[in-house]
Amino acid sequence: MSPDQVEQTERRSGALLEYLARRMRLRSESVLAPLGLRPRHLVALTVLRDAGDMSQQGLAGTLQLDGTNVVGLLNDLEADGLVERRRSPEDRRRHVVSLTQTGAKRLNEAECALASVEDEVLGALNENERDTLYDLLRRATSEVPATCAEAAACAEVAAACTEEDR
Amino acid sequence: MSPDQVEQTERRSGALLEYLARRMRLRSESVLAPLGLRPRHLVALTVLRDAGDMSQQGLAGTLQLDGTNVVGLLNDLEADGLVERRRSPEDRRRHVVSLTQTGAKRLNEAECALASVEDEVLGALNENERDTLYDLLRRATSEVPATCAEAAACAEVAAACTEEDR
DNA sequence: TATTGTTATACTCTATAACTATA
DNA sequence: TATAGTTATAGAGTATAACAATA
Repeated sequence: MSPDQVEQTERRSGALLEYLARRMRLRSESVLAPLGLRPRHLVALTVLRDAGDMSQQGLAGTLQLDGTNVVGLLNDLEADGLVERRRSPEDRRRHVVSLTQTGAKRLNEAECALASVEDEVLGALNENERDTLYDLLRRATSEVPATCAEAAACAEVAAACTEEDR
Repeated sequence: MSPDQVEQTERRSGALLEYLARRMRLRSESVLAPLGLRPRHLVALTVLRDAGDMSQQGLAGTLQLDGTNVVGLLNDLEADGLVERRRSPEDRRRHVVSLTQTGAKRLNEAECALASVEDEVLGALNENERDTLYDLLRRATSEVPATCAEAAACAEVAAACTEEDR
C-alpha cells in the first residue's frame, strides 16, 4: 500500500464527528439552560418527535443508553410536562412514552435558540452546505441501530485489519 | 410564522450530530480497545496530525477540554510513545506536543480498524455521500473555535429568540 | 504578578445489581 | 421463568482549586 493510498483511505469521519459534536454540545449547554433543558433532553425530544411514541426500552435502544438512565431522563422531562408515560394496554409492563404539545413547543423554542449556536459552530459552512449536512445526518441517524451480533462481526473484521497492518 | 415555516427552519443538526457521534463512539470503543486506545485518544492524535505540533494549552483550546484533562490524556499517549512533550526553547514554561512516528503509525492502524465501524454506523449513506460528509466535517472542524466573547454574544441572541417565541 | 503545566479533590455522568410488577 | 421499569450504589469521566516552575 503506497503512502498516498494510506492518506486517501484511512482518514475517517469518527474523530471529526465526535470533535464537532463536543463543540456543539458545550455551546448548546449555556443556551439551553434558561429553558431548563440539557443537550441530552433535546436529543430525546428530537427522537420522540421524529420517530414517534415508543417504549422506554425502545428509547434506550435508539439512544444507545442504559435503561436506568432513560428513567432519570424521562423523570426530568415528565416533571416539566414535556413527555407523557402511559401504561400500554397490550402489555401493562410497558410505558408508552410520547411527546406532549408542551414538549413539541419547547423543542421548537430550543431549536430556535440553538440557531445561533449552529451559526457559530458551523460557521465555515454556507447555507447550502449546512442543508446538505443536515440531510446526511438525518438519513444516517434514521437507520436502525445495529444489533449486537453485527457489532461483534464488525469488531472481528477490524481486528483482522489491525493484524494485517502490523 | 406559519407552521410550515417552523417545520422548515427550526430543525437543527445539533441533536443529530450528538446522536450520531454517540453511536460512533460506543462502537469505536470495542474496536480501539485492542490497540490500547480510547476514542478521545484518537481525537487528540487526529488533531495533532491535522494541525501539527502545539502547546498543551493550545490542545486544550482546540479540544475544548480542561487543561487538567489534557495532562492525563497526554500521559497515556506519551507512555505508549505515541506523542512527545518537549520544553519550548522560547518559553520554557511551555510543552510542545508532537506526534511521533509510532503515533502516526498507530493512528493509521486505528483508522483502518475503524473502517468497519463507519460502514456500520453510516450504513445508510453511499460512498459518495460519505465523502461529502467527511469533507463537510473536515471543513467545519478546521474553523478556529470561537472565543468566549463570541459565545456570550451568541447566548444573548438565543435568549432574545426564546423570549420572542414565547 | 501572570502564565504553563501539574497534582489533589469534588462533582457529575454512566453502568451494574437487586427489587417490584406484570407476562 | 422472563421482561419492563425502578431504585440504590459503585465506577469512570470531568471540572475546580491549590501548587511549582518560568516569564
